[in-house]
Amino acid sequence: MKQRSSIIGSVEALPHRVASHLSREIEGGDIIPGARLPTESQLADKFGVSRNVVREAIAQLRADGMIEARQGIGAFVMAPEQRTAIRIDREALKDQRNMEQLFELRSILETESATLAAARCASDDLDAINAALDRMGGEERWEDGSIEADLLFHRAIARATGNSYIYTFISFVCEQIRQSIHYARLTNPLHDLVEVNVAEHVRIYDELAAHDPQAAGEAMRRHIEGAAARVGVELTAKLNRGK
Amino acid sequence: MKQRSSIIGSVEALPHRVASHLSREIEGGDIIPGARLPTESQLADKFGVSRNVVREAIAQLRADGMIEARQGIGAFVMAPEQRTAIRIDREALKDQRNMEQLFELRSILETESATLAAARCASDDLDAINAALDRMGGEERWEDGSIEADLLFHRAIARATGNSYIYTFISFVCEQIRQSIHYARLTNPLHDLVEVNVAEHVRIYDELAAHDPQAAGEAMRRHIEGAAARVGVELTAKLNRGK
DNA sequence: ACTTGCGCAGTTGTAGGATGACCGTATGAT
DNA sequence: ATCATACGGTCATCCTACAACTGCGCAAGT
Repeated sequence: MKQRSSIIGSVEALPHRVASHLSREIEGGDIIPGARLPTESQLADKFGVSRNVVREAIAQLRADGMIEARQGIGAFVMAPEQRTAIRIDREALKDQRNMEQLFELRSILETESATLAAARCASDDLDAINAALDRMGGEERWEDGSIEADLLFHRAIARATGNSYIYTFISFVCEQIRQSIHYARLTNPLHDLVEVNVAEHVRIYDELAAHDPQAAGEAMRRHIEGAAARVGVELTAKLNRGK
Repeated sequence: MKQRSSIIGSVEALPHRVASHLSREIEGGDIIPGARLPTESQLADKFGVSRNVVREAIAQLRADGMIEARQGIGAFVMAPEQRTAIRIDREALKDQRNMEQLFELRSILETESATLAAARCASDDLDAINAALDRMGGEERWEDGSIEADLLFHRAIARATGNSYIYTFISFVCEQIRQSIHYARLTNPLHDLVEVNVAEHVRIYDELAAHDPQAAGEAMRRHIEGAAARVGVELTAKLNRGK
């Protein structure tokens, strides 16, 4: 009794597929907050999987605070505001508009990250940032290596703020963007490899080393803007920050 | 054969307990990235639960990108940078230092949120913000109601930016702070009820209505600073923004 | 000696059924 | 009419069995 026919088709694991399907139904508004989900048995039948699989799927959604299961009653979907986790749908990032918004958020975080880092960074922080810079301009010119070094650079700055949440959020956003770009490049190979602009990075580093928060933030803001443009994303409505 | 004795004691559901335990072991560095976890059967024995419970726990961690399971081999812990979800440990927020950092992040997000909202908000956005303002100053003076209205106010502004990610992130951070404060108040009842400063909110609204991004951002920054101080959090190192 | 193929043991993935705990409601006795 | 009880539905947990996959060793063939 194995591998019965399933509605949804993909290569992913069954629980993940079920969770994604339910997640989309909830995000899409097909199931409004407060409403009760079908029973686990019904879902198992509907998706053509075992109840075990359904439970694992629900376990994921429950961990995110998207639904709440109460023994003896059922599972209910929660309001989107009280999620206990942030998760970004990679499918949604295929939409240019969403990618713009994510870049805008990144711009905000990174700009302030550079500002704070300039005011707080110690010498070992600068060393770490400089090391990433070397990897970028060094012999590691193969695409994935330079991109990796780029992420390292930004993470090192975020770490220099001394704020672990800033580090976490920036790492997360950058990683989402990176994976999305990487995926887009696979499906559309003519899209040229994203070359990192070393000059912009050096400029940022110099401002950080000079401990000039204002200038460092500004340099970072322009850099993110340029990075966005390089992957075809235009941050049209600029962030009107003090200049 | 039900409810056998367990190592870990709590009121939470079994899978959540196991997931938390594993999560802490990973975060704490007891299991380094790249290392392999014990088999599901071994974990089941160790925690005194069934393999099913272990699987649900692993399903949660897997959804966060904290571990990766490969059929026929085992489960491995991933590097903290490539998490697919952001989750904030509420326990950690009991530490004043962490709360300060989270408030600093909030200040960054909210300041820029107000700045963008001032530049972009339409009349219906202002209506929504104003509605929240009314609920705050209105008859709904009972504590939970006014706090709820406060969150509504900030979310309405975030929504007015037109950037769904900003909205999501701000909602998330605010909610984490709110729950943490709420919890702290339960354990330490002498800590007075947090009264929301209506005047500051009105000031923010006025600047938004005037479509003055610079002033709105500044008003918000001061407001968050004040809010932090009101719950005993001092944002010592200020954000050196253009003033 | 080297390669190739096969089988075996270990691990995760899935199925299915059984039982306990809990909730809401209907039923029946007072 | 009120309250206690019984019952069905649902989630929570457990168990067992099997499929799919991996890695490794061993044996046969070259």
